[in-house]
Amino acid sequence: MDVSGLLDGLNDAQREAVSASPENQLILAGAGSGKTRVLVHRIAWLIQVENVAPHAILAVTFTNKAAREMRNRLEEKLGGAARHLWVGTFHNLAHRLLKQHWRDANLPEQFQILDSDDQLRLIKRVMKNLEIDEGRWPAKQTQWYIGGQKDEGRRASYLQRTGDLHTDTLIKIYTAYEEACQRGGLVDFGELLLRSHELWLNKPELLAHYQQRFRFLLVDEFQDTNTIQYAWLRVLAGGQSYITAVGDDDQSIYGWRGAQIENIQRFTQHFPNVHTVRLEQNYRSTATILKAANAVIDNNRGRMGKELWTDSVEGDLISVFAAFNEQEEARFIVDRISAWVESGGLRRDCALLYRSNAQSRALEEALLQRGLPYVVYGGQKFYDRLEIRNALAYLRLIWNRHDDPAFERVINTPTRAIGERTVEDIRAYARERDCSLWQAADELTQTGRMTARASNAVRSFISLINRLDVETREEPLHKIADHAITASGLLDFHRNEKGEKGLSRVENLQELVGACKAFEPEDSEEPVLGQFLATTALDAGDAQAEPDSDSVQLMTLHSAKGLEFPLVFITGVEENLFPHKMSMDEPGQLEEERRLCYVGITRAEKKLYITYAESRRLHGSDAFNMPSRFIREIPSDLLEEVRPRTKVTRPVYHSRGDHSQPATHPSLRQKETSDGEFRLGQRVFHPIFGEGIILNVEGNGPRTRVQINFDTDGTKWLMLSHANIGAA
DNA sequence: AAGATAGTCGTTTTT
DNA sequence: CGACTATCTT
Repeated sequence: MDVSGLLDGLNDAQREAVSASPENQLILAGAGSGKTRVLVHRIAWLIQVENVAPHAILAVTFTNKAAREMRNRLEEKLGGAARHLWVGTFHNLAHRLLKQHWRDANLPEQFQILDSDDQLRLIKRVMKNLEIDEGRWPAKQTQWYIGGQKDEGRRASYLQRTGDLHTDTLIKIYTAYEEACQRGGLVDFGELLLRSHELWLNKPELLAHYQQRFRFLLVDEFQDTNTIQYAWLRVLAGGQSYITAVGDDDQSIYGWRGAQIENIQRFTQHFPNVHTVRLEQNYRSTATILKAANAVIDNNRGRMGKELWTDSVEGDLISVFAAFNEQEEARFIVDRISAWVESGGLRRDCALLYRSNAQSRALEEALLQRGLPYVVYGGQKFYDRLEIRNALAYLRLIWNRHDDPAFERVINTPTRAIGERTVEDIRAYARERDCSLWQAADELTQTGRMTARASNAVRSFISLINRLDVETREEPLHKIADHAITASGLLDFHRNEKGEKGLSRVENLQELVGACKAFEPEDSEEPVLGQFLATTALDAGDAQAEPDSDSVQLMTLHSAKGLEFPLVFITGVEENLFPHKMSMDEPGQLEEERRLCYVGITRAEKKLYITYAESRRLHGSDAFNMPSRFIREIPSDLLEEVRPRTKVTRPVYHSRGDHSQPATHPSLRQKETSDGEFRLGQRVFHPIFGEGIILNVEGNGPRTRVQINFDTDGTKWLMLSHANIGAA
């Protein structure tokens, strides 16, 4: 077989990783070092050169997106053989196992995946039953606690009572929650992993089967694995299979979610004869940007050691802009983007990154004002929207009547005169009889223990679901969905809603039908509806599908991981914000912030801006933050300070009046240009272009350039020394 | 059962 | 400040 192509165009380290003989591998893959390519080629190599059967290979990723991308690229490379590979997220694969061995896993055949929203509702209900005060044990925190314990592989039964009321109460809730889940056949995200891990431990013959089968495990983003995922892998590998761990300790930014950076750090100790390869050549960024990234991350201790390099050009200096406040920061950014676009750049090549979501507002306002299209990433996901969740709840009930969370959600949505009283009665009955809400409702209406009015309403709901089921049994998925949202009245309910909201909800519901139409079931044996519901639970869908729109991209630094953009702005680079003040007490957390900064810097291909504001409106009051320490960690010869103001004065067009001076704030500003002739916002006159307003000043001395928005001729950059500009 | 109103809280979020 | 919630009001 001709395999030469598999190594073509790879650098030495990449070749080494791809063509190694079967062994445990640790591939430390720096940002932009061609990691996915190496993974895909490695798999192809195993199949085509080492003659490994495709079905003996398991590739694990964290996100559905990454799994999809890997699968696509494998199909490209391998064609039909790729079908026999198992490629998926941890949760996906765990779900697959549990579905296949539901009996051994002690689950009902139609068990439901509980997403975090349903999980929270269930926890609330459990707490109510236990009469635990939500004030002292907020449900959100309890959810966090339970999730955290499961991530650590700890069941409630394993946890010891401590004598501390707070902890003991949490354990009590956890116990009751576990029981409620088991009773209802509900499996949350953490449970998928925990349960499948236990499945293997409890059924050695089953484990042996999978150990036999999967000889090669390849794991992407290894630095993000948590305790249970790591245990899962170790058990599966079992000493007979080879693991390829791909990751980058410097990009571990999910420690707060349970990810154990130690997993990658200690990998070589836990697995025998690990061959480590470092992918350090970066194909993404300019040398300047890489030097900055390296310098910043060098401040972290205990790194595994890796330094990115490139043979590409030095590139532009990194521009640092000190804004007066967040609005000026936003205006500056928007100016630069406008300039970029005017010189032929694409909007979608610009990314605005920030530490926390709240920062997007000021940026959005400025973009809106300038008429620049933009998208904000990481908002609510498609399947998380209220109307979609409601529609899915109908589908879930059609699929499985005993899905309590779904029942609760739509028993009275749209309203059909079933009040809280009635629902509470149903709950009480279900609790008493230890049955599902559906069964409780059904029995209650038949035993006459309800008022006639309530009984009728509930009956009509029950028959609605039954009817939907019967009438659509032979129909394709999208017909079921269409029928469900129509017959349930959900569509009309939102249609009658006033304003934009209702309109977009109706559109979303129609889009759901569209998604059903486009849905491709993985398994032709299984009912499509069940497969679709599992998919919606495990993959919330991308925020909004506007794939080809040319829009400026706004997102948090976290969601930028894995992406790249020619032009990047890292905004709000201030102490207390980035690093965030909640992360500054512990060195470990500060280091994670620094890794986040490293991730941010390495997103940029050509040009990087770092901006901060001396004053920022946050939670209703003004915060005066110092520039972030991370800026100081970049060698100053890589930086260029942009000083649009010729004087440290507040811009004239901005006066709030609640504080007079940003004060002598220690900042990066070292020098101030002497000629205070022109200020931002000042009206000026030009002999050719007429009158306009100064938007920006850059540079100083004879090279000073000003950007002026002329009343009639638009925005232009002019050399101050050439243009004959005067005060208007 | 929808709408108004007062109170609260404020990183990051792959599944 | 403003988004979200819980509670009260009609």
